[in-house]
Order: sequence, then structure tokens, then C-alpha cells
Amino acid sequence: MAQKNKLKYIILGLLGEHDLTGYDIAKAFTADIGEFWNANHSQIYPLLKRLETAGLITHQLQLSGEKLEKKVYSLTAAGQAQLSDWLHEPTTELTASKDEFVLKLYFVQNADDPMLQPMLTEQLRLHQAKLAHLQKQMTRKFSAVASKTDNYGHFLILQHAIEREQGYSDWLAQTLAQKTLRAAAARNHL
Amino acid sequence: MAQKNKLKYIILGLLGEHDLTGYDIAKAFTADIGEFWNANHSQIYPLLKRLETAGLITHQLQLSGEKLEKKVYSLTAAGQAQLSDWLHEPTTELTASKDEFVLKLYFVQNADDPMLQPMLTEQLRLHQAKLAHLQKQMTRKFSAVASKTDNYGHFLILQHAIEREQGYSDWLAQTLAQKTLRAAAARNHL
DNA sequence: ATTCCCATGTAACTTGTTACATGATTAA
DNA sequence: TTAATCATGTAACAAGTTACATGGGAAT
Repeated sequence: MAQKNKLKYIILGLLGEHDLTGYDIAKAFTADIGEFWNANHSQIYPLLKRLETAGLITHQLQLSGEKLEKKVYSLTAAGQAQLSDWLHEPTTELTASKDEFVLKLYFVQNADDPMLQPMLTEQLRLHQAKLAHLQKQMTRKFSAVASKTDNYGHFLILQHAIEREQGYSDWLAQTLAQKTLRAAAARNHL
Repeated sequence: MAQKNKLKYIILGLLGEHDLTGYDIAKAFTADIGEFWNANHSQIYPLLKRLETAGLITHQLQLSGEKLEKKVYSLTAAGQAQLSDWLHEPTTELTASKDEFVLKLYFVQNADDPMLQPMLTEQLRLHQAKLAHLQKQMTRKFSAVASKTDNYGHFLILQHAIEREQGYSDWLAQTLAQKTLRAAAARNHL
């Protein structure tokens, strides 16, 4: 992509909460953050080195067992400052969502195209599954009332992801329903 | 990104509708497709050459005025086949949305953080502006009933984008409202 | 004349993905 | 003992952005 190094701020942001290893950071993308960003360890490890060279983070070696060395990274004052700057600067770009399914839809010219129904049905299944997964996450992490104001950011993005998937599923279901209506109307006109 | 060459299929898809120049294709990303994908001309022109070498598209030179040569590209049978393959193959990856604002929110730990309100307010303004723009597009292009089944894909993705922005705005407004409620409750407890 | 849009390209760089590579620890 | 997970790295490549570069056509 080459969009202005968001991963850098994600790393700084995560280290602002706890000290973490590169491995921990990579894992974070399989959890909540994965809803809104992806990164592999092959991208993370080199960036950690660059951030350390730039003086934004440092690490301490920690032994796990006898031989296995972990690099536990933590935020420096300079890193904290850059994180804060990023958080405070206005966010004015609304990025395009890069949704492959919607892209395909765009090229379906005719509302009666026979492949439309299986496509929509499959997507509905996928998004409903995702929705169910997110709702499970929500109950697992925020069933206690107190925690909602504690890890507020966490809570908000989960809520947002849930509403997004709900909306997506509704749109798909509604489009499928209208297809059925049109098909019935067409039969009546025979 | 290096995700599997979606731009290729967008180009094939667009050429499946009309013959177009590279310039026209670049312009398409400022219109509807821009809701779901971005691409600059610097990425498009080289790819057009590669697609032509691969035999998926061809071009004819056309003169605009006396000297200005346009390359008008069109889809070959091979290109049509690959486009159709892509459209028919299942779409199972639900890509993360890479939303910078949500990323920032994630790192706001405390529900009473003073920067939360200005952040939310600004985003609400941005998304409402986008929503208004999309709704205008919708009336402009699909006010006639007939056209809805004609350029069905067009219509669907616009509808989806509108519902997405509506949902996003609702979420922001709701979060702002809850903030206000909490603030009032806090005052009563003094 | 000058500005805006049409039209096409290349170069340098950053970001992101996939694959290669290695080895330790833990729990079944 | 073996499979899963922890842990860290590099290499090759693909995708995407920003900037550089050039010139014609149309309308004011």
C-alpha cells in the first residue's frame, strides 16, 4: 500500500499499554485489531528494529526456560510523544474498503443474473458467521459492566465491527429478498 | 499490499462494459468504484501493458484532434474468460477495513478521555458529509425505476455504501450521546 | 494567454505478502 | 515423542504511492 506507516503507530500504541515481544504484537492482529488492520511477523520484526534505531522503543532480553531469548519491547518517552501526536492529529482520510465481493457485484450488470443468488447467499453465510464470532467476543470480554469504561477503545471497536457486520448481513438479506420478489412477479406476468 | 492483483480484474471488468482509455479507467476510481477500491494512473498504465502482453486486452489508436493519440483498450476473448472465472469463483476472504480512526479509538483507554469528544464529532461530520454525497449520487443516477435493474451492480454498491455510512454515523452519534449521558451522571454523583 | 482537463508515461520508494529458515518450550 | 505453540529472523516479490516528466485540446 505505502500508506503512511500506520503499523508504526499500532506498535507504539500496543506498547503504550504493555511491554510486549514481537510475537505478542503479531498475535494482536489475530485478535481485536485484526478487525481493522493486518500485519505479519515478517513485517513486524524489521519495523521493531527500525523503531528502536529511531529511539522510539527499547528492548530488554528475557529468558524463557534455559535458552530461549525473548525481546521484550517497551515505549520510550520519544515513542510516547509520537504516539500522542498521532492520536491527537485529525483523521480526515476515509479509506476505501477494498471489498472483493462488492467489486464483483459491481460487474454484475443484470439483476436476473443467475450467479447473483449463490454469490449473495454465500456472502450472507460468511458475514453471519463473522457476526456470531464477534458477538461471542463481546460477551466474553465485556459482559461485566465495569469493563466497558475500562478498555473503552476495545469495547467501541468491537461494537462498531458488530454493527458493521449486522448492516452488511441486512443488506445481503434484503437484496436476496428483493430478488425473490422480482422472480415471483416475473412468473405472474407469464 | 500485494493482494492477488484485484486491479487486473477491475480493469477487465470495466473493459467488459465499454472500450476505455487508461485515462478513463483512472477516472472510474474517482466515481463509484472509488467507494471500494483506489488506483492511480501510475499503476494503471503499466498494468495495461502487461495485460496486453498477456493477451487479455488489445488497443486501437484513436486521434483526438490533430496529434493527440489515445489508446482505446478492449477486452479479448481470453480476457473475457478470465473475468468470468474471477466473477464465478467464490469470494471467501473478508478483508480487514484499515480504518485509521478506529485504530486510534482502539488506543483510547479511558471513556472520559477529553479528546474523545472532538474526535467523534469530527468523524461524524466527515461521515455525514460522505453520506450526503452518496445520497446525491443515488438520486442523480437511479431516480428512474428502470435503471435499477439495468446497472444493477452499480445500484447495489451505492446502496451498500450508503447503508454503511449511515451505520457508521449512527454508531458515532450513539457513542457521543452516551458520552453526554455519562458526563451528566458523573455530575449528579458529585 | 492562461487555465483546466485530456492523455500517457517512468522512477524511486514504501508497504505488504509469501515463502524460507531455525530453534526452544510446553502439554498431551 | 510428537504436535502445538512460542519466538525471531531474512529474502524475494508484488502492490501501491508520490513525484517527476511531457505535451495536446478546449474554453474563457
